Amino acid sequence: MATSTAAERRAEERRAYDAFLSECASHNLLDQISNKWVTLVISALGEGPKRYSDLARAIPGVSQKMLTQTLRIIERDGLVTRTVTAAVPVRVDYALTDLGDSLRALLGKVKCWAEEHMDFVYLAREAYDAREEQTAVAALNRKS
Amino acid sequence: MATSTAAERRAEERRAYDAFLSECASHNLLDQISNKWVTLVISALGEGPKRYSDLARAIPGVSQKMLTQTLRIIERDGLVTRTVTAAVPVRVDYALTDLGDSLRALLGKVKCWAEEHMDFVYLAREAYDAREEQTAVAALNRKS
DNA sequence: CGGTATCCGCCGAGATACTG
DNA sequence: CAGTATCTCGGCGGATACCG
Repeated sequence: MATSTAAERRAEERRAYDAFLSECASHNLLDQISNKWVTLVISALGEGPKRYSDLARAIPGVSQKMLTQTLRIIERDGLVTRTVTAAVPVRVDYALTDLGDSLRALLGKVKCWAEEHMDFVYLAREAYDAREEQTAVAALNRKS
Repeated sequence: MATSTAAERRAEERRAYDAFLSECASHNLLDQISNKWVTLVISALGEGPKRYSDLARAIPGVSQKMLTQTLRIIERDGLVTRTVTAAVPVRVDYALTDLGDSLRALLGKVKCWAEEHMDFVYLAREAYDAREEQTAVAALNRKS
């Protein structure tokens, strides 16, 4: 019997894709660490250990939720350590592990690359947009 | 007159955030290049120029829409070139620019890092999950 | 072949309120 | 201070159909 409904086919493809993902686990990990917040948090932690609220201030635009979520993920992966100091008020420090620091070195280079070539990219975008506008105008002329 | 409604405050904050984003453009670019599909496309193009359909086959799990969208983005940023050969059927080749290739080198290192340390990360995850389960059990005991 | 256009489900992420 | 819990909503991305 053939799997005829769209739902069944979708489920099957989904399973195939999941199988691929768990098989090719490096893509999985790559996806995790090439996340925006992960990059920023690890970069911020490069200067040394920081408290939760320090991180929140050091990373503009991050919400409480995303900061906590990101920290949990990279803690689980063994990239940062979480140290709770029982006091009033409670104090929680985050620090890079050796593994986390080795990744920071790499991501730092990517960050530098982005900063170095930003000007070029922005010029490229302007040029591209200008060309786009021209072709749009040309298309309009052809219609009229 | 104070901006009293929640909608007004939200709009204002949104504008402030947008201003921050365009001001701190490096984060913007960082977000772009640390995208899953961007990473995979640039990596695939590292082996040399490829046709559209080659890319689709080389990157498992990518949809037509996302492939096209991703290619447009990195073409606009000047990371790849798009060459149309007028023939029947049409042939379109994509190739890395020098800028794109320099980024590929960096992302390649990150990819290598991921492959090298994957085992460690997976062990760390298991250890973390085991600890989590323990604390969950402890919490249950305290309740009963 | 190499796209564009359109609809839509789903979930990621922000806002808000509450806790130890 | 450092979270957790819950709701809501925009938009990412998949499916489908159609063009040059």
